[in-house]
Amino acid sequence: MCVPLLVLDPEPSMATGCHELPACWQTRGMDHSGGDGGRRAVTIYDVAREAGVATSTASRALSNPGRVSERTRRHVEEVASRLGYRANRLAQALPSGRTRMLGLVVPDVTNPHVFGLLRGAEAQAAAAGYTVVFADSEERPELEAAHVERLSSFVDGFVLSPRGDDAALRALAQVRPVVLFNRSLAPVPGVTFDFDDSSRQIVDHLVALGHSQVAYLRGPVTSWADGRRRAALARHCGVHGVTLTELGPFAPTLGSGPAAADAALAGPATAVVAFNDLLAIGVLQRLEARGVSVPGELSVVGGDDIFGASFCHPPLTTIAAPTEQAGRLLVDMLTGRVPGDELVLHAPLVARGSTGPPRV
Amino acid sequence: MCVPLLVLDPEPSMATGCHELPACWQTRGMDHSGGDGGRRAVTIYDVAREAGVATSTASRALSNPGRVSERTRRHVEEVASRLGYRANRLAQALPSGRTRMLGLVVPDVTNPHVFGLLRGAEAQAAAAGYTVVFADSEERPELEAAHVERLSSFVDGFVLSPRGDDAALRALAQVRPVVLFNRSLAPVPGVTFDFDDSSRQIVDHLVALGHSQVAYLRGPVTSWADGRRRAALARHCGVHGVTLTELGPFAPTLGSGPAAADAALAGPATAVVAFNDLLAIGVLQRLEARGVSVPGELSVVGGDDIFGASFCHPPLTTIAAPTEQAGRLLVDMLTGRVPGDELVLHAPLVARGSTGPPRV
DNA sequence: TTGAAAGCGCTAACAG
DNA sequence: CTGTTAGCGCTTTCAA
Repeated sequence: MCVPLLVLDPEPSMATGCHELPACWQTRGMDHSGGDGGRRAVTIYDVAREAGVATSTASRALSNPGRVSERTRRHVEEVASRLGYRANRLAQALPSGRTRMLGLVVPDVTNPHVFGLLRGAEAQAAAAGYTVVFADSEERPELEAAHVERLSSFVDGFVLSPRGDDAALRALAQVRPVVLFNRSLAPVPGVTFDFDDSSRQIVDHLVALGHSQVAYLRGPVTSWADGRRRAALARHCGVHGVTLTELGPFAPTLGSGPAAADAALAGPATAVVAFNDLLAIGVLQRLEARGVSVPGELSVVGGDDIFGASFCHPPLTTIAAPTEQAGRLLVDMLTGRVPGDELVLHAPLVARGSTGPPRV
Repeated sequence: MCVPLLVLDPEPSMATGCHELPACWQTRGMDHSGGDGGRRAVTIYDVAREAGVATSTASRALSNPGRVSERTRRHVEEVASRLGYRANRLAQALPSGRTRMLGLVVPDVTNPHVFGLLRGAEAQAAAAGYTVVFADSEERPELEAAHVERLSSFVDGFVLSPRGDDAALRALAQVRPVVLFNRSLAPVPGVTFDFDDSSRQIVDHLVALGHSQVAYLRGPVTSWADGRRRAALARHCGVHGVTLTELGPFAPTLGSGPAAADAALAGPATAVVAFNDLLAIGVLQRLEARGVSVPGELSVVGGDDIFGASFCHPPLTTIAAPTEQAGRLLVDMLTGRVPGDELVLHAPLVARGSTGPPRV
């Protein structure tokens, strides 16, 4: 029943650049329901004619009931469904320019860090009658800009977890209403986390355990959060007389773990703070492979409490940022439930097994 | 500098149902670039007038260069950029009905199982000059249908990881070109995995280790894959004289782990096969909490080799489905690089620490 | 309550 | 090479 097939070249073809949907799909304006094939899609004109009313009446009956008699409404609806009418949303949106859709562009949809953002934004958008579409900028500023550009006419606003530089973002914010996740850039509204306080919590925790040599594993230079964490960490380490070394930058992925771990082991640090959990878990894997005990020989701290942080080995001490709440608030700002402003959310430390006293 | 703020009610408001973007955002047709505020967006008519050419010439200069003199093209482009012209994609797409966007609807964007699908689809789409937008159906058939309905005019086709029933899906496939991930439903094209063979590999593996009592932890009843796995597992267990018990159905989430683990422990099984890795990892966590040793007292097998399967504790034995390849192929089908058909991909077993000989 | 007609912004014949 | 003129499908004044 299931016959494994050969697989056609799996590499993305860069050859032609642009393809068209094949002939069998060339069904714009076509009636897919079979029948005598090749008919054009049914429009509101067809419905109106068939129902014996004006198009304006048909339009009202379908999308503005109450401004038309009950009898007419019923009749038009009956005809519409009999004909299999579906409104063309493109045409529908053209006059008003509004689609009730929101665009959410993140640097990496597959980074569990953004899960809360996706969920929160979607929930709140649904509650406000909006639909959310996601796009992935793959950590590339140009792709982020391209997505905003391509989607701009199709959505009423954007939630961005931005990678572009300040100027680029300000430009994007001209195109459409924009709110920012994890980036402060007045006057564009946004939600950020209290990095200063979470860094303080980390340093306090490590100092309490007896550490005095800490390394920070840097994230992408395009990350605003990375800059904030570095600065805050440096300040609080200074307060406690803790030596802070900076390593990296590293890509914020599992795959960077080995390089980051090796760099940390080459130095004097007894504890490392990673830009994010992905990097931290990658470090953990490398340390296990090299037979380095955690937290005995090295304590490890993450940055965003992602899926996996609680069940990796050992479970990761990290910062639990309320990303879902951030997602909800961002959509609230976009839809006007909350004044578009600069919101800072508190993010608590979650101590787990990856941190402990240094073995002397 | 960072002032933690109070947080406004975080619950989604169900009250009004529909909000409008606030007045400050009511910028359709507005020029965001400041200036004397309240101007309408610049259209191609403005560009044409300012450049002293016909709109058709302006249009050609901008989107069909080569059918216009170099001098004119340059001039029009200069004027367009000076005026800050941006094409209205809605209007642009209306005549042709084509947007070069593809919709990808999955039951749960935050399930790592779909990561490969997202990545593969996006890569191949980009190579073919398409943009992918994602939507989340939250495992709900109605929401899946609603998304297809809302997006249908905005995309040229859909990749669906479907939850709706056969009839519903056939109906969706009428609306727009559709290809299916992990679901066989002729004549709608799709890519599935060879469940029969992967189930055989699982049973062979467990039999080789000495197991003769196996439990299957079921997934959602709406999942086609669940049905296939159950049937295949039953067949291969039969061949080897292994007793197979079915438990569930369970939601395919970490959170269902405890219930599933407890159910398994209540029976005679020495090995459990979970619908997916999320469920399997949840089971692992519960077993650890209850002090049950894995694989000594119970072997655990997952289903899709998600992010986390390799670093949970113990690492999970599972099936490594080539989801990224599936994503690429699905987009190829949609864009016509590959004939729209039924493709079945081979999915190998990855044996890790969660399976071993039963302790007698 | 309903109808006629004017756009929304852009592209694509069809002439010139 | 460029201008004129119809639409694409729908909503929405403005009258009746």
